[in-house]
Amino acid sequence: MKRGKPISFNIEKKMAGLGRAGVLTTPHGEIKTPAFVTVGTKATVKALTPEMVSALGAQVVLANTYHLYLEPGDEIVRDAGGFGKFMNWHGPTMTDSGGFQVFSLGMAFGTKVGKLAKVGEMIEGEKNDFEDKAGKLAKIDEDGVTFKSYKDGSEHRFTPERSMEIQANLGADIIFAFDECTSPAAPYQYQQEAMDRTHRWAKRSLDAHHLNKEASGKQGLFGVVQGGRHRDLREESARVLGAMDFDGYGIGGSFDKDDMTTAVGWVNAILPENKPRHLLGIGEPEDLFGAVENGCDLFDCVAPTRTGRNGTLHTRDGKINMRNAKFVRDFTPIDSECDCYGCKNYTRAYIAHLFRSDEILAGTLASIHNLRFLVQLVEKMREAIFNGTFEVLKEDFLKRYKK
RNA sequence: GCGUAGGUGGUGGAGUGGUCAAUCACAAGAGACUGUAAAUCUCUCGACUUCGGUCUUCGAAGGUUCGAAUCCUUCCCUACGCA
Repeated sequence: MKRGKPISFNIEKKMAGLGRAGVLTTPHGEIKTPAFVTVGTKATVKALTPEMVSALGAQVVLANTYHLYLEPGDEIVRDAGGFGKFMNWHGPTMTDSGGFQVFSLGMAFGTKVGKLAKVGEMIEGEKNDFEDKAGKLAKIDEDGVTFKSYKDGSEHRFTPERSMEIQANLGADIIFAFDECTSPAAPYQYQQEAMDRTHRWAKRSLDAHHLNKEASGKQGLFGVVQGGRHRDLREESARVLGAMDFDGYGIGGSFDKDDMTTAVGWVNAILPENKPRHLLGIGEPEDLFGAVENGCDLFDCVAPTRTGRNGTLHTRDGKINMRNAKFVRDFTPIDSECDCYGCKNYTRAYIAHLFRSDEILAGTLASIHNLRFLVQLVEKMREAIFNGTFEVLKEDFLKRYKK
């Protein structure tokens, strides 16, 4: 290994298949993996103070390049000392490259299309509309992506080099190569084109990062594997990017909802074993089990905070919607087995009241709970990897969770 | 007691002779959300329904009219003002 690498990864225990537990060391501390990464898109984990985030056991916060570039601006964040310091989070940090916004502000804008799709249920209209990008907020060309700000309509341009520059300013410990996150509705040929383009952008990201000695001395860069739902593309992407000198890998893009775990396994069987793998944007409990046993080390997801703010909470017995009438007089905790601040101090009835009266504390307690639920679940997975009880944990958990 | 303004769905409030089960908002009921365009969005919300419709409604009772929530009469109720 080269000296002076800003991050290092140490595998402590391997499972029978691809799964493993380890420690990822960053300039701002260690991340015990597998780990659930909290999302703080705009340099804030919505509704929570960093103290709350830390208290619930989160080890690392991931912010978003595009959002922080738009506001307050990456130079302000740089002058503040990086987004971690800016938001008063002292632990490890990551930034996403803006690649997801190519999708969310591009093809997906104004639609109900998510990055996960059941292939059988894919809407024909969405496929047919695929080439019609008019009216969307992101347009892709070989060199980069032109975005229209969702806030004021102003036009902005991202290229791999620009993303690296902005991410250097944002100052996270781990940054991502600029990629294109495709729609699951995209046809094979487009997935292939987008993947090839993402590979070229990966090389450019890497080159730009290495040219910036200061940034590459303190930030690790992860490449992002693409390829949609297709095995040959996923494997090719893993081979191509795996051969590049990244500090770790993100696995991004769209998946077949019913078979994501398998696709992750295709990729991780090829990626270099000694480097960390981050499954981007995944956070359903069953998906986390599948991803961990298939060799992923890190996950981030907006779901726990977003769905929490919208009233959906995880329990050992599945999800519940706190706005439902049946919780109005339910004086038990959200989950009696949960050790989070919300569960230790409040009842479902109280939280239901907060949601119904649109009180801001509802989103806070819900976010704490959902994040703690996932963080703790992944902590248990890590423990189970060391104990050799992963399968038991998975079966017991899912049996109850899925009822 | 007199005057004025009103009485429409759970609430507020449109409609002011035919296309009105009744705009809209809120409340309520349910659902969605996976690298945050999201403290957001979608659906339901008189009754019955084979989900195509059918029926009953606009304080009450009469009346005018081919036709009324809408016009007239009386009564009941509410708010404000004057006694």
